[in-house]
Amino acid sequence: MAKQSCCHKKKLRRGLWSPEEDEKLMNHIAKYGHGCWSSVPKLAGLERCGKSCRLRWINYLRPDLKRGTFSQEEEDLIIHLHSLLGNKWSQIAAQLPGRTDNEVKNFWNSYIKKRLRERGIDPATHQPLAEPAACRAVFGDVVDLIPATAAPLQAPPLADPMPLDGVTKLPLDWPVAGAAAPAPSTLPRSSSCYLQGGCFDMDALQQHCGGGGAVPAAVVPSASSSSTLTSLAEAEHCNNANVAGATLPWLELGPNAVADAGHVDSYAGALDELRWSEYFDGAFQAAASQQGALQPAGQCVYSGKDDVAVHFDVHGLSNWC
DNA sequence: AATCTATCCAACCGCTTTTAA
DNA sequence: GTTAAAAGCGGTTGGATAGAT
Repeated sequence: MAKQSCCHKKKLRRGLWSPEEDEKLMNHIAKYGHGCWSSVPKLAGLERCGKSCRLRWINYLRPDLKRGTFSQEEEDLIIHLHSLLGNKWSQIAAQLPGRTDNEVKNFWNSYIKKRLRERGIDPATHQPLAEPAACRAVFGDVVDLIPATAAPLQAPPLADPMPLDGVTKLPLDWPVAGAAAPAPSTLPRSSSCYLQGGCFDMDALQQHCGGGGAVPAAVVPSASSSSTLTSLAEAEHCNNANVAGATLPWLELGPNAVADAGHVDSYAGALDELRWSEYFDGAFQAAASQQGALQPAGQCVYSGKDDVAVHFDVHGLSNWC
């Protein structure tokens, strides 16, 4: 017999929230904050489980929620972040002030996925789809060589959300030089980490850099000015540096355009010129340009050749910050 | 007008991670 | 160090609605 939820066990109310319930929850949190969620329903006079209250607050009642349709900039950003992070909805949503992970996830599943497929991009991998035939004529060989066990795209840690006040912070768990750095002999070329094609594939990266799960001393961002978005921009910058035809215009504004902007609205503004056509043009151009150099699995279509390792180093980064 | 189908999105479920005792 | 509770997360479901037939 299936395990029942906490709401079932306690015979609590489930389903849609009534305006009265919303008001009770809002009033309670406005007065006392949520504190321990499990105690919220009791204190607020609700016959709900704490989990349900938390979800309702986070996804619907929070005053800082934006709601409404996603802007083009938000859409572009979601696609881009998804290409780096995969289905890490909470991390993606953290870069979109006023948006929830649930909202982003729903938007992705109901809208973006469809549009990507219509344009011959696999939403899961951001690679060109094997079909239809028109695509296959160009990408067939590449697709055939991608093993089923291809590692999914992974991304560098994005620990801290974009604060709503627009001040970005350094991801706290960013790999730091000297912390569990693998022996030099286990590293490719140097103790700094090389990212294949500039696309973060942490599974491959970990294997590549020693296999013990320790991410090597790759990047030491400035604690004062680096940000999650800047980090992403850096990753893209590296992509850009090595990819002909796979341009992301907002990055060409340089890191300061992102770092100085300070919040996603400005960041999104830098995305103004990035549109679907460019995204796909870039994707296809990149893939097409690699007909001579087979694209390894798990790599972004707009990432670089696999023989071009992208070298992150402290000095390079310091220029960014 | 009635019915069917597709889409959207709020909410639930179950799992993992974190925290506190 | 162990355990239980709480929090967080991603996948999935189901109801409401819009559009098509």
